[in-house]
Amino acid sequence: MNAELVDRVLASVAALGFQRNQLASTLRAGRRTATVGLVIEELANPFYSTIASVAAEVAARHDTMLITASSEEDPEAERRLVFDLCSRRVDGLLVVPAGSDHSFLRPEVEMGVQVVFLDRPSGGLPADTVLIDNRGGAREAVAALLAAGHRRIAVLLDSVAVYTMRERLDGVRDALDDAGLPPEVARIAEGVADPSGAAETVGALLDGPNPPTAFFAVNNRITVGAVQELWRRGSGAELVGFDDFELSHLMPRPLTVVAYDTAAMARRATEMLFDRIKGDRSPPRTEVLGTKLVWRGVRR
Amino acid sequence: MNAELVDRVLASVAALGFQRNQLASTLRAGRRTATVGLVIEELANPFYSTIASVAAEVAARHDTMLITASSEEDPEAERRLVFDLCSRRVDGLLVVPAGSDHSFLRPEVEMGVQVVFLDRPSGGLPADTVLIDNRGGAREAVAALLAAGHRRIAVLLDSVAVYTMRERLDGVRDALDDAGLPPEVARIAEGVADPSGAAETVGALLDGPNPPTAFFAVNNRITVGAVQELWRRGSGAELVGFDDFELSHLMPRPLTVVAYDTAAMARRATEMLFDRIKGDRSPPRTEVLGTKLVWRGVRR
DNA sequence: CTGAAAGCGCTAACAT
DNA sequence: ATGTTAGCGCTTTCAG
Repeated sequence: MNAELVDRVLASVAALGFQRNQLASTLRAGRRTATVGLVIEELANPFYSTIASVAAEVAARHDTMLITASSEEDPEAERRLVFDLCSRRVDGLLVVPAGSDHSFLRPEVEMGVQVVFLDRPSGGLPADTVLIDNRGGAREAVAALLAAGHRRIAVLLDSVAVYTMRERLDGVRDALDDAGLPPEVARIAEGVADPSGAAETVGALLDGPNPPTAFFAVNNRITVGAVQELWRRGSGAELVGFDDFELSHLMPRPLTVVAYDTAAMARRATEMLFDRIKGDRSPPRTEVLGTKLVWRGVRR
Repeated sequence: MNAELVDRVLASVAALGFQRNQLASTLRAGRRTATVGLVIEELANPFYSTIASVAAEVAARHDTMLITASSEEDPEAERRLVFDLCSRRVDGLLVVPAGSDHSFLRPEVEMGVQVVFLDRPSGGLPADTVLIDNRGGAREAVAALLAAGHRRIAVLLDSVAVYTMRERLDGVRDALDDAGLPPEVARIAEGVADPSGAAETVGALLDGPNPPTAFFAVNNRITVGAVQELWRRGSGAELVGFDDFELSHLMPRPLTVVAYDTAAMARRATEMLFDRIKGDRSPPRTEVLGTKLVWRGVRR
């Protein structure tokens, strides 16, 4: 049988709409599904859609498709999604942990599912991990505020239940320690859930006794709310946000940000995953990516 | 064999990490994979990540997972992705068309793959479609500019190769017709590909003879570039953008937008898809969602 | 070198 | 009710 005939047959078959069933070919043990799963918190958030976009792009380069699922910060949902993805026989998983215990994944890992964590560390399961230097970034941000002379700094965060928030808070403390200043210099306002909550908190603090001269907003949702309220009031208070965002340079008042490269983090994590899928069995690594302070505030 | 024993066995099995292979169960004809495919242009764009997020959420309610793939406006890539998804036996496809001919999908549709198009119409394949009223939205926007007294309006767009752009351009013409004004009132600037291109074009037009008194930016990338340049120059020219975006109200100068509900479009499309998957065989429908002008400019 | 057959994991239809 | 078997679409192995 010649090659040309094969081609013609395949062409006719395709024309008639017969698609080979890629799932069936997967059945035999040891074969790949050319699918990886991505478990994030919420796809609607630009941070996660950047991750998803990069992961899909890298996966495509490995002829692999990406199934994306959102856990909405719910550890139980995360577990269910992970199991569901495993029962679909994904070759690997990229996980931004919602829960703090991932030992439930051990059997799947032993069965050959590769796992890489990103943005937050896993709990109870040694595996490749790619993180941002949250602590160092926060430290640098607060150090810059201190250097600009600020001694009443409000720190706005949602919940210390989230790893990144705890890390950033530790960075704030580091900066104060470094400067030999007491912890009271930073006033921690927890429970700021969204932009409107941030606006409210900023307002309350400015109206209270000894109003802060600077704000450190610990994620970009909070930053947006803080910008809005400070602008509305025409306040001259300094503002630094963790997480850069696309239009930060177009905000109606100067906004300093701790920027980091989300896409690079996702790229690295996805590449590590494909290294594993291709057979890399070296000990698990953790990589930490640096941050960069983009200062747009008042020079002291 | 009693139920308790079954449970215990299943529990042990689970504890040992034996996951049932959901793919194998799929093999018998007529069974669903509980997977749908989403083919968009680029996941990194907030417009598309909103769509993906909503589609995944609705799919999750139907115990279905979403595979997302980006065609990057390449019809050939779109075709490949669609075929790949079909060979993975997705139950259905959500497609934002990149190409203009989708007749290649006919065999798959006949084989039972359900397809819903969104944001842009398909070519050569009758199927459910959910669109935005691009023409009506643009018409309303330009009508408002005319009502505010503007008679030199620059229209900034990337390429009329994209359906939505053509529609919006038709809407501009409608508004001029309605007002009995000659087409020259709108000066069409094509080939504006990104924010920096938009800034450049705005600058060139303002520096040229008879500078426009108003700009109509036909998508939000262009809008952002135009805002930036008008702001930089302190220009008082009016600006209307098609596509709202999250921080539009925080821009450094007033910005009117044609807003529409991307999430609602995606929700409707995904619901239509699951109706089909569940057996709805009624004739294909096209639904058009309205837009809303959010005027933040000068009242005449 | 070509062609038949076994088996992957599961379910539906069968026989016991 | 329970247990057995055939077959889904593909690949690999083994026999011709």
